[in-house]
Amino acid sequence: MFALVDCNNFYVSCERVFRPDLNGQPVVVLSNNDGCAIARSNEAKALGIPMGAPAFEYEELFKKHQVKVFSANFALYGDMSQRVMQLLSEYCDEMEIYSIDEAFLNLQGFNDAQLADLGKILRRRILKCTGIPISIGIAPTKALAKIANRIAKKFPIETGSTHIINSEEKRIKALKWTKAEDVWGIGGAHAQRLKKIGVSNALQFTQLSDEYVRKQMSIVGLRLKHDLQGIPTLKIDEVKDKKNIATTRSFDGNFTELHQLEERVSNFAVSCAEKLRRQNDCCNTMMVFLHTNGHRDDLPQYSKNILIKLPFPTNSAIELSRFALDALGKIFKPGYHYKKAGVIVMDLSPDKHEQIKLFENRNPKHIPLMAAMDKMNARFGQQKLRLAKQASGRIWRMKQEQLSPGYTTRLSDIITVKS
DNA sequence: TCTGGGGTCCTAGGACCC
DNA sequence: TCTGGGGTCCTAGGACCC
Repeated sequence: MFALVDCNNFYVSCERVFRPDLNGQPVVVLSNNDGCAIARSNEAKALGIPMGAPAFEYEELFKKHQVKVFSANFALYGDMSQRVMQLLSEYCDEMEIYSIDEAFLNLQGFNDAQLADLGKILRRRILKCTGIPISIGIAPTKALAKIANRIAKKFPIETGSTHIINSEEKRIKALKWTKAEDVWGIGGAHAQRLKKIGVSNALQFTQLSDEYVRKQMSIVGLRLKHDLQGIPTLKIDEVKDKKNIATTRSFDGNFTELHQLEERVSNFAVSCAEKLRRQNDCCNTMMVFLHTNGHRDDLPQYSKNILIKLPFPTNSAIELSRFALDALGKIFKPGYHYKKAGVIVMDLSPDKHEQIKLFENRNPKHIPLMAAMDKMNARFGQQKLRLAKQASGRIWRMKQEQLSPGYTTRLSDIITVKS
C-alpha cells in the first residue's frame, strides 16, 4: 500500500502557524511580484477566487471581503516543508518527496489495523509538531492514493482527513466519483479529447482499451490506466538531483536598456551557479531568454532564447555570469519593453570527474573562491558578497508588499512569546 | 499599470554515422 | 522501373505536475 500525504492549502497554512488570528479568515498567498494567487484558504476558495487569479483583477473582492493577502515567503515555506518531511520520514522506510507539500510513503509491511490508524497518527503528529494540517490518502497504487487523498480533502469531517481505498468496491466508487480532468496525469488537453468520446470520469477512463490509451496518451497514459486499475505500475522515486536548473523572473515594470537586463541576467546566472554547487554539479549548456510583456497588445512583441554550449563544464558564478552576458548580448534588441528574462543551465555533470579540455578549461582558482563565497553568504546573508556586475540591487526590485517575517529562517524575526 | 516560477517525460523527425 | 539496413543523437513540440 502507498500513502499520499498532502499539506492543506500549504502556503496559507504556513502563514497561519504564526498568525493564528488568520484561522477561519479568507487568506491568499501571491506569486512573485505579487502577481497571481498561488494559494488560497478554504474561505478564499469559497469566495470564488480561482488558482492563478491576477491580484489586480481581484483587488475589489479582496477589499470587500477583507481577504488577508500575503506575498510569497518561500524561505518560510521551504523550511516548514523540511520539518513536515522530516517527521514523515520517521514512519516509513521509503518515501518520495513529490513536491514542496506532498510526499508518497511506501507502506509495505503495515497490517490492516496499522493502516487504519496511520492516517490519524500522522495527522495528529504533524499538526502538533509543525502546526500544518494534512490530508492522507492510502491505496494499493500511487494513482489511487492520489484519488483517496482528494476524497479525504473534499470530505474532512466524514473522513477525518484520511481515506483508504482497500477494496474493489471502494476503488470503483472512488473512480466513479472522480472527474476525468481531476485525475493525476490527465490534463486539460486529454480531458477534452476524452470528453468527446464520452469519458467523463476516472472509471470510464480505466475501461478504455490499452491500445486506445497507448495511442492517444502514449506510454505515460497507459501506466496511469494500469495504476488506476489497482495494478501497481508507478514506483516510489527517490529524490534525484535536478537535470535542469532555472532562475527566471518577471520584472516589476519594463526594462528597455541593455545594462538593466545585464544586471538581472548576471544575478540569475549567479543564482544558477549557487544551485549547481549545492548539488555538486557543473553545467555544460546554458540557455538565456528574454521577452516582452505578452499581455500588452499595444506594444511590439519580441521573444528570443539562445542555447550556449560551454567550452568547459563549470559552476563558477564568475564564468557563468560572463557566458550569460555574452549570450544576452546576442539576443538583445533595442527598442522593446522587456518584462521577463531568465537563465537555465542544463546538461549537468558531476563536479568531481570533469574532463580536461584541449583548448580551454575552467579557472581552477574559482573553486576555492566559490567555496569561500558560499561560506560568507551563508554566514552574513544572501548576496553580501557578489559580483560587480550584479550591482547593488538598485534595479532588482520585486513587488513584495505583504511579505511576512522569516519566522523560522531569520534570527531577528523569531516571535516573542509572553507568558 | 498590474497577469509566477519552477520542473518532468515522451514522441516524431531530421541529421548524421557505418 | 528498380536504389539496404541498421544505428545514435539532437531538437522541437506537446503533454503533464506542483
